[in-house]
Amino acid sequence: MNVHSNSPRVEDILQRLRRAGHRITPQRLAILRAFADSHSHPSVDMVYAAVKPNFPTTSLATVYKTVVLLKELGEVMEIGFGEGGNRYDVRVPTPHPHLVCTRCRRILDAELDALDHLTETLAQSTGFRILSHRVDFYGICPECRRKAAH
Amino acid sequence: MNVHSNSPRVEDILQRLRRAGHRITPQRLAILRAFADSHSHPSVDMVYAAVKPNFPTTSLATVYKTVVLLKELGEVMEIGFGEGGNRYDVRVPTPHPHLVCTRCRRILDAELDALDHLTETLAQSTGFRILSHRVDFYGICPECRRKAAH
DNA sequence: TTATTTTTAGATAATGATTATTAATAACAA
DNA sequence: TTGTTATTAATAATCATTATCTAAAAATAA
Repeated sequence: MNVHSNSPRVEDILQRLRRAGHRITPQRLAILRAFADSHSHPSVDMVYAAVKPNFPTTSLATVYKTVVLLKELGEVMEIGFGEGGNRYDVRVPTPHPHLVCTRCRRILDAELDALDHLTETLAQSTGFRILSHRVDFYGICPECRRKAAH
Repeated sequence: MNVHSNSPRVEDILQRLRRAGHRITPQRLAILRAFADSHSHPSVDMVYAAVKPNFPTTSLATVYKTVVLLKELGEVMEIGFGEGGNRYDVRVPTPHPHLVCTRCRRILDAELDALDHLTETLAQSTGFRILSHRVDFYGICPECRRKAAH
């Protein structure tokens, strides 16, 4: 397996894993790559499905355990959804707004420069110390809209 | 039981239930009142705990089924949280921002007039048809901050 | 290298919130 | 008041996630 076919992000995480004293197993490498390759905030099942063909013996539990590990290291952010399980962000593992298509289930990152200022204002007017946020917009993505108009 | 001791909001929902052909049972009335009385977006368990003293035989399943019914009628909005179950809003059952205290678990409504304009801008720049949103800010409420400073 | 120790993987059981099921009960119309 | 039918209560089922436990693999020591 070519170790040098990794994205910079994967290399980055591998270094941090090593630094924290964790082992780089073939399974972890495959899971990491599946996370990094996915462009749409995958679920555990999606990652599992992507790893399975190359590592048929991989257990779902291993994927879950790797997710826990990556969360602890701050390299993956969990986005909780009631139905159908959580989704994950390895590319930008800090809170940021998302656009969620309720038809095809895709999740895209949204640019919202105004958010920081908004948070500041809200903190001042309420007395809350705001530490994090969850900002998601639900709707129909351009592709699904096009399909719907057949 | 005094039927006239209901808040306007409870009366309102009772009317809609009747109009939709649903029966007004003592359990439903008690659950509705528990929802309306709670000022902090209760969980199913909180409602169950509030109903239990007056109706010791009430089942948790009945609370869940009433929640489903009220959701279908649009009289209750579910706010999904991964850990510790969902929370509900009977007072303002349409999407709006919340302030969530991660220490005492309280949930407060937030005023954010800028949100509509923001949504509009985002819809135009991305091509999404935005239908709903989830905007929550997590942090420490003023009371918990005061307590922490002992 | 070989032995020893520790981490990790894999399989599967357990958990916990929610839902589905089903027999018994009660709301409401006639 | 009675009959029809929705609703209740109890409990089993579900499903994503977590915990457990044993075997395999890798790191470390000898």
